[in-house]
Amino acid sequence: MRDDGPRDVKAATRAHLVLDNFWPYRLSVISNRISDAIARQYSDRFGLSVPEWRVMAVLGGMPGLSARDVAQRTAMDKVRVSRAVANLVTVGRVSRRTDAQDGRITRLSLTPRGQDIYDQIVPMALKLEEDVFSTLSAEDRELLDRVMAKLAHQADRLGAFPVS
Amino acid sequence: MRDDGPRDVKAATRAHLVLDNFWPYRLSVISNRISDAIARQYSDRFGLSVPEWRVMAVLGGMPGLSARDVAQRTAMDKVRVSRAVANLVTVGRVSRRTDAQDGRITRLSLTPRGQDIYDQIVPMALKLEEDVFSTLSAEDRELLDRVMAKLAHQADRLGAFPVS
DNA sequence: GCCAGATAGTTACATATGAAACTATCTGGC
DNA sequence: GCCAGATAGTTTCATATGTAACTATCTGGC
Repeated sequence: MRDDGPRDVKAATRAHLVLDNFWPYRLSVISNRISDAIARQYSDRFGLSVPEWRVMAVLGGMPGLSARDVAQRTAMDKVRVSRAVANLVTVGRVSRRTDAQDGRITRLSLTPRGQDIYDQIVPMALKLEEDVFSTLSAEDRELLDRVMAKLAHQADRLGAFPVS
Repeated sequence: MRDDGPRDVKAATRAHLVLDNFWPYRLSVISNRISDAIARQYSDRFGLSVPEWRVMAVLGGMPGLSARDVAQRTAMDKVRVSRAVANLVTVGRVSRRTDAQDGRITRLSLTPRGQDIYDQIVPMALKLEEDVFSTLSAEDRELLDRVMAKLAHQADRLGAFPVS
């Protein structure tokens, strides 16, 4: 009996996927763990969501950005940015003023209170980054840098790019 | 005039964080891009959400797992698994039967239709993985493997571990 | 100048999510 | 045997999210 029927032929040639060996999955799990650990810190202490912190993070370094600029630099869509900014304005951590030249644009900045919080979170975040990545040798970091650049490039090529 | 006042002293010593240079952020953005590109494929063609595909992915390799097992192996919480399984059962892609020994446990498997879909998605996913990661040399992959193991370990140490 | 089409940002709606409460079942110590 | 506490899984509820529709403003061609 040489033919076991279609079902078993299929089974015999079946491709398998083991999540634990699947690069995209592993990358996702690790990345989320690290992000969550950092988010927990500023969320616990300052009641900030991830989108809110991202907005503050870019405004801390570049005051006066528009919401659209912030969206680009944080890889978030404009709705998320809009809502995060609305919350931050409500609690007095970000200020908003309409651009003098173009009435559609709002210029965003940290308020002094927002700046205070930024000044407290940045060292925490940098320390956590250091905690996680310091076990890597200089060589490892360099490799990771190259690898991530390559992966970013490949991901873009896939058209994985609806970052409005 | 040697003292510019507290505000400027602070400014002079201010730590800065540039998202584009911040490892956890870069990792997150790249990981999401890759995951989204893959998700788009099976979402478009088979109407599967990420949690649903993850459930099918582990059941394809290990039929008979409990929901709890699935949750562990997919790094999802039990609520997400419960809902994903409920949807998959509704559309006839997964079957559920109560364990003979322990009435609390349900044994999950792919139905023949579910298996068909699994058999179509796996090669697609593996090809996309290949597309993205094939630019890395064998050496790069090996190093990345070590680096990711280290990062996973460090992330765990941080207590980034509420994976119910 | 004026209007069609573009752009910045917000709102509405439908869906996805997680924490906590809940139900059903099991287990170990008595 | 029986019950207090543990475990598997579901449901509830409040919040977060993305798409699409909307408002307000601007711009280039006429």
